[in-house]
Amino acid sequence: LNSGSAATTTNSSFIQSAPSDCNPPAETLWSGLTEVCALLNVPVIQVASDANHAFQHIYLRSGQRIHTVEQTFEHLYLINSGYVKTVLLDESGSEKVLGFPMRGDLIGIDGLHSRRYPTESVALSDCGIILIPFKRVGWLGRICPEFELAIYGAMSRELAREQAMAAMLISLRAEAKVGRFLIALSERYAAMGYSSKQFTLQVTRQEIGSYLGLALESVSRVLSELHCLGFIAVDKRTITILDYENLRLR
Amino acid sequence: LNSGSAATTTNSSFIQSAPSDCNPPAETLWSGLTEVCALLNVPVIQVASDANHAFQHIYLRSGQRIHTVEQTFEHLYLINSGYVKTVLLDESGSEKVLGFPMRGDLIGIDGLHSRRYPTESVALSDCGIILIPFKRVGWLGRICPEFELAIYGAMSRELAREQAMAAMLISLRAEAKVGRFLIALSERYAAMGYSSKQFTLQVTRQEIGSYLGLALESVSRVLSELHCLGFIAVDKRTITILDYENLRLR
DNA sequence: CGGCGTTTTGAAGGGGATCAACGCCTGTGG
DNA sequence: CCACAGGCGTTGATCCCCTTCAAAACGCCG
Repeated sequence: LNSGSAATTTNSSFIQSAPSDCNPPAETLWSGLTEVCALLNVPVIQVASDANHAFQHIYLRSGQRIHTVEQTFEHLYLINSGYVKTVLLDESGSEKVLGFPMRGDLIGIDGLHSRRYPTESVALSDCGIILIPFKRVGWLGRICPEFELAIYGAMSRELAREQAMAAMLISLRAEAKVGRFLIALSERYAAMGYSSKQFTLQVTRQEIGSYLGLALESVSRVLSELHCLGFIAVDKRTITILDYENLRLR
Repeated sequence: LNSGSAATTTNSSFIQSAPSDCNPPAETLWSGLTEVCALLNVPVIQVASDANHAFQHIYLRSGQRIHTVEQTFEHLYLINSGYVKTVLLDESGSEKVLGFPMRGDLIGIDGLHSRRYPTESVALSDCGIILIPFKRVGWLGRICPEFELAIYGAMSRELAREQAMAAMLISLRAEAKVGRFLIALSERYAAMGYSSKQFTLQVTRQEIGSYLGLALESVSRVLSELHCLGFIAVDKRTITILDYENLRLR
């Protein structure tokens, strides 16, 4: 499972290892359909059978890879805790950030079609990930139609979100890009039950810039500018949203 | 079925009508699973049952809408013939082109999650579309696992393509955007069995620009420039690719 | 303390948007 | 038949937003 990995990042990154090698939570947890459906934000259905505890948890340290480019597609990964970035490596080897999935997001779908992941997902913090072996998805779908719908729904949600982001990123100015990025983050934190007013970025200006199609200096400049305008407060990587409406209208 | 439609485009656009109202091919065609799987580019499996001829065809004239924003999600649409644009309408009412799906592409997936389509798909030419009622997808998946895989595969393909396009569109210069757009078109035409060297754009410069995140003038300028460099020939909307390699390297 | 990665801020340059004018083609109506 | 209008495409001139290059402050960890 994921034995080969290119350690080309600047900061410390480790080969993903079997769960038993991870010290912090050494014991392996298992989740059932009910928990998985809840995470996917889909009507929870009690399944009669012994399909509970069918999904293995793995734990990753910050910097470890969930899956790498060209790795054989095998699982879908459902994020239970922690923060992740998904990147695409272009021909010159530099990485373009595609998104920052977090709790409740399903990643790895893009590898199904070609049976290999075209992207790479890296843990930005310690992470708890639920493995969903794709081979079992069809089988589970037959047992539990609600699960099938949950998977379809998650894929649809991902596609719609990707489309909306792409549209926004292409047509907006730098100020607006950063503004909407912060608002989107705020809403995601709110949906997870955290504060929507204040949160901590898990990423560098460089990574935000790569995601938004901006130079890291531009990200820094826009954050300073929004701070001067009184729309946000910036303290290192902690952002406080002070004027939601004006931020949205940028 | 799709009775309401906002006729706000500048050129003639019509309300989508029932197939029986369409004069050119007045008779309704039906496709079976085999044909649908072939279109989806998935290993074709002969299904034993009477599930053949389970999918209705509809025909649209150029300018008609396949589905509109906010319309209740009901079908997936598989393009059998013709050209389509999918657009997102922003708050100001102006449209942002998300893609140009064509034969073999599955559209409408993005409406599943919220049960309403967030986007609008417009026929750019006369089109033949196969309706796939989503209610029947789960049922068919149980009858024919290959069909289920085909749907999953199509969704995955769509997501991966969307990701790759978004990454490219954000980080490249105008020249490179147009170059890659033409190459992508060329490959799609090749996959459909048409010439990859010469083809006709079904879209205006305006629509290309919206898709690529460029002003229509920039699209025109780049096309002229690529023409001067001898990489392509441009005659109105007919493009001939003369130097594939140099075009790719832009 | 000293090195490194991150972040901030400044100055200069370029690429694309914007505004504007003109040619081309199609469809329309006198 | 021809004039005219309107959409589409091309090309030019100007401006400005963002990138790039550069330097320095900051925080972190050895």
